[in-house]
Amino acid sequence: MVTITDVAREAGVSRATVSYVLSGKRMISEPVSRRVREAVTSLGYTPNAGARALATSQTKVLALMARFLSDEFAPAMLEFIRAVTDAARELGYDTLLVSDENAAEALRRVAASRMVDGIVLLNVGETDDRLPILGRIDQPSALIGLPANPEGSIVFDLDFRSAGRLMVNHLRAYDHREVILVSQPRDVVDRGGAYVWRLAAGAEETADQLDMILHHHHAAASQPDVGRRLHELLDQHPDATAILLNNEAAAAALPFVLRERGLRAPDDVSVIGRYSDDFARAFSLPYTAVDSAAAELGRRAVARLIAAIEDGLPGDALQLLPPVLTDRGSVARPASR
Amino acid sequence: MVTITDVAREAGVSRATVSYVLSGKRMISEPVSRRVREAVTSLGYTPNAGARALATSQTKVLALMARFLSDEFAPAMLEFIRAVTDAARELGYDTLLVSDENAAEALRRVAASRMVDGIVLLNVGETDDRLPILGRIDQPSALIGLPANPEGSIVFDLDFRSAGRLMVNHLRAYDHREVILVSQPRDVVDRGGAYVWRLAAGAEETADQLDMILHHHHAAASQPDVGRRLHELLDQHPDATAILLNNEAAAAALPFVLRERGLRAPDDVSVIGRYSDDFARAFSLPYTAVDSAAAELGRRAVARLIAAIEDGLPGDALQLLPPVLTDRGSVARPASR
DNA sequence: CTGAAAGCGCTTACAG
DNA sequence: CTGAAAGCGCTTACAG
Repeated sequence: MVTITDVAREAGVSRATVSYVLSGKRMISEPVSRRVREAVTSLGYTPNAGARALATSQTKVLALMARFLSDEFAPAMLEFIRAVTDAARELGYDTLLVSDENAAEALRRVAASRMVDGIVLLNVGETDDRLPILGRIDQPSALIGLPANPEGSIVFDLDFRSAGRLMVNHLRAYDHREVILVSQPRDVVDRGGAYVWRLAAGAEETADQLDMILHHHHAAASQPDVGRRLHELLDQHPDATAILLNNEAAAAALPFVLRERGLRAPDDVSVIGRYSDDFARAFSLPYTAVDSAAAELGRRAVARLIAAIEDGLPGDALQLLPPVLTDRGSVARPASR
Repeated sequence: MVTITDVAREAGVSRATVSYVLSGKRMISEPVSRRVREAVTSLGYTPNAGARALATSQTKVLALMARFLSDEFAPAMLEFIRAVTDAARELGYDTLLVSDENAAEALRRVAASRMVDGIVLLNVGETDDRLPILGRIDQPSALIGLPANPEGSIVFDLDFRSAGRLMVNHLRAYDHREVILVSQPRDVVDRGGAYVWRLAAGAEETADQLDMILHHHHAAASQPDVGRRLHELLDQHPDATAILLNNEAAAAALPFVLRERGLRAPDDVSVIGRYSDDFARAFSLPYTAVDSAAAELGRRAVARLIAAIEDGLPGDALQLLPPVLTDRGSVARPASR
């Protein structure tokens, strides 16, 4: 293993000089600098990360705390993972992926051992058991998802309430008056998935204002249950002219269900969803939807987290991204009956 | 930040003693040991990972080199990521998720800086540009996927050739004589995705022996292209009585396509696939399939890698897991025509 | 059964 | 413009 001492010897300078040439934190004369750089390449030197971390108290690593829950839709999670790792790498950080069963303890362990300079929490819920740990660790953190009390934290999330309003307004613009809203499973809400009721609240609020009927239901997040559930709901509300989906699994299943009933969107029923463009592409979903903005949320959360790490920006920021509707033409005026 | 010196002072012992109490590498008298453990808890001490890595040359971190390719099906990748991180954690290792565009350089960087003790390469292809780097780094590595020359590497993969044989034999047992095989896109093969032709070779071999007709085709890995392609293939081979899928996107799309054509499996056409049980569940796929065994492959690769790290086991092992068929009843005797 | 000391490979004030 | 030296927080032979 080649160390900075080897490089110093080869270049005929001190270790300090090698370090300064590499970091650029001090002016080094061109001839010396060149000798050092040559020695670095000829020996194939790369600084030892552990030693550097010890000397600088900086690891250049972020922790990504993911949770894989059986009742949430895994592919959606992957988009966030990619968004965070890519954004981190772009800013010079590597990513430690942590998904221990016991998330709170894992968070404590990773932070206390100083393996990372900062932490990104994915899938944060209202009452998240990882949150209390955050106050006891030295590193800054950024949350994706809205906790009950976001004060004192860096928080990024989609503005789900606005999303609910936007979607119902869109339906109303096409004269829909009775709508089925299919949310994530109850478990997700109980566990603190506030986005479910935030979207629902926005939708209900607007529905009330516009004098529309909104049937709010939950559905499983796995097949085939979710498909059966969709059939049930359609049976239960024969006069509904539109479906609003806040459940990825339901969105993936709906094309099957409609086909089984011989229905087409938007001719027979209008459909509007909330999921990412990537997701839409992978599953061939032809529905108008509010993008869940994984890439954007990941990028912003990481950038803000790194600002807190490097520039000591205050660890306090709440940003709810305004929802963006991608119109795929699956909402149209209901057929007169 | 609390260090080993603080603990030593609090307990009235030397730093060495604290270290030995924690590691258990030396007998320490009960009273001393207890004082140390009390100090550790009361101060909330956790060893600094960087310092420990520097002293021991062990980071207790594995690198997971993933590649997210637009023409492969992302959800399938997530299963491998989960399998590897879970297995690593169980054995006391954290996981650095690396997915840089320039994978070879990232591999070199992560290894040379000694951020990790070992490396897991995901999605290894025949001629993988990460492979040449492996010879130049000090850490052992484990590959998931079969390279052209597996000698000198720790390699785990599904035995795709056997899988091809198994699937065709299964079809033959139900009297099918003309079969469509839908493989991953050509790009995947060109890039070195040997598993595509390995499965195809096994299938063709068995088909020849049993005097069956096998139409081998490639299909896109994204919607809606793959759906259109399936329609094409069914039009092209009206006498085929079974479909064999080695393409996750095609598997996810097939139920739509069959429905659009008014066909049912296995009444009108038999279907057999290659994908994981998780995948089948998430997408509600009702087809008999060979499990892609992500969890098992991840677990074995990590266990073997850690054995190489900790016990210095030779970095040379090739293991092709025998395929396992999950019978979901989507293969039946073809209707007589 | 325990401690003093060297060493892991870096960075960075302090001197010159 | 450059170097000698201290220090980051651990572990582990070496002594006793």
